[in-house]
Amino acid sequence: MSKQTLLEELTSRGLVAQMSSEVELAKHLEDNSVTLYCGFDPTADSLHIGSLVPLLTLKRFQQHGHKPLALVGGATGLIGDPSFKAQERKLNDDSTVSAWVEKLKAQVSQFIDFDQSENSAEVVNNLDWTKDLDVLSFLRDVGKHFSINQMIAKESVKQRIDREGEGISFTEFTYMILQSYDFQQLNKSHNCTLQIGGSDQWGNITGGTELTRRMNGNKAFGLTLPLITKSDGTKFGKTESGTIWLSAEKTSPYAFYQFWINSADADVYNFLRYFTFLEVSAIAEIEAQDKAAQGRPQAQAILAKEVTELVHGKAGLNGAMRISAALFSGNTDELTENDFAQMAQDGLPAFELAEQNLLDTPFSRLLSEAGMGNGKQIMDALKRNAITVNGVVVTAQQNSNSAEVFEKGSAKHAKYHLVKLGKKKHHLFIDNRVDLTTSND
RNA sequence: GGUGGGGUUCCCGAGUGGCCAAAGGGAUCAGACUGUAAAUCUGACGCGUAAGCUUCGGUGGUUCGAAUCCACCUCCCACCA
Repeated sequence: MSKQTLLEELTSRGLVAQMSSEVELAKHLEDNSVTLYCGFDPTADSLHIGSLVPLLTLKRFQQHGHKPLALVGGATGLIGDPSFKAQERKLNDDSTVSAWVEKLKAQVSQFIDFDQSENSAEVVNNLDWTKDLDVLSFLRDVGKHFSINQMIAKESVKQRIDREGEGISFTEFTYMILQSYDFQQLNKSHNCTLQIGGSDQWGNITGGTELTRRMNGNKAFGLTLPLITKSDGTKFGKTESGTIWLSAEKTSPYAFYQFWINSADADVYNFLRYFTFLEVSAIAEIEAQDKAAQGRPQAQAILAKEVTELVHGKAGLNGAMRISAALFSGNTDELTENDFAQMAQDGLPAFELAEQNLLDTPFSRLLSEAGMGNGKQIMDALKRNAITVNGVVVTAQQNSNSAEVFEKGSAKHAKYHLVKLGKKKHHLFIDNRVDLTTSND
């Protein structure tokens, strides 16, 4: 079996949505160490798993000897990309955006190598080359290359232009020009000849290759990655409790691991191809085994393990697996005091019980304050005997007697109450009233 | 600036004086079935254990009573200028 080219590999993983001049690009990538870039706009203080695909793709390019630039959009983040967005977005103020830029820089850096070798990665910020740009130069030197006629014909802004009830501001409309300018600048400064991004970026990317050709006279390429979809048609990367973030502060490694564990069978093999570095043939093998076996597939566990380690490291993964094993085996009797303390640290939601709570706050209220759901949902679960504390079912009658439910004597190691709502919601309630021996930091 | 159309509970979207905490759908949560899956069925779904409390862009008003009527304001959209 001859060695696969990068493009062949990406294609076999289903990672190519569109590319410009395929044959030429293939040759370009074969013959050279290519500098490529992908942009990440600071729209929050962390990236979410939607950005994982381009991030890992940068890494794949780097593994094949190409040089990745991760662009953080300090400038574009101030404007807002209208591509396929149904509505105009609110502008974030520049101090917020610049704080986010710093966070993203650090985050993005986790995934690519800065080993100072030939193809060492770099992080760049488009604010660096736009902040001193004056309006007239921009309009004369850059704007002149863009045709409004072509821009409004782009699919990415079509719904904003056609759709009744929505519009697009000049600011957002200009976004594409800014992004194109990034490509042209990077082409000039870094000899960057390829931009990758999600398939929603196609319009912006081709804008950049055009501008590079016109201003620099250079050939540049674009390649887009598919939008990750789920078999049931719901949006990938969102769950009951919200977005899955890459930052451990926003989505604990435990929650992150659980997200992947819960992947549907119909999606999990695709996800393995998109989100892991496992060989395509190895993934096919896993799929074949699962198909042959009865019951629960192994793929979800492999996926969760691989991706969690990639994002949260060995330690994060271990914590997540330790908690998951304890909680879902139902075997909590053997957990040591230290295990419980560790669970809170590993990201199991934890809530502290105070004397006052126990005396006059209904049980359901305590759970809702801890974020397990709203009162109605909790009452519903209570009535179905779906809530347990340390394995013991709590009845609806006990609702007004929190002190009895969280009785000191029944606590694990005199302070821990493991509350389980339904099949998979676990929270730790910590009773620190008497026993203050363990300090956690 | 002018004209017209809009702003309803997470989303879409009914509702034009009491029967409205507000139809229907989606999303979400829980139960059954399972494999911490999917599909399906069942229940919940403004907040609250409950009594009760607070909503229909905002503020005032009419009325026994307003999401529904009136006034003003505000935001969005389309067309015109």
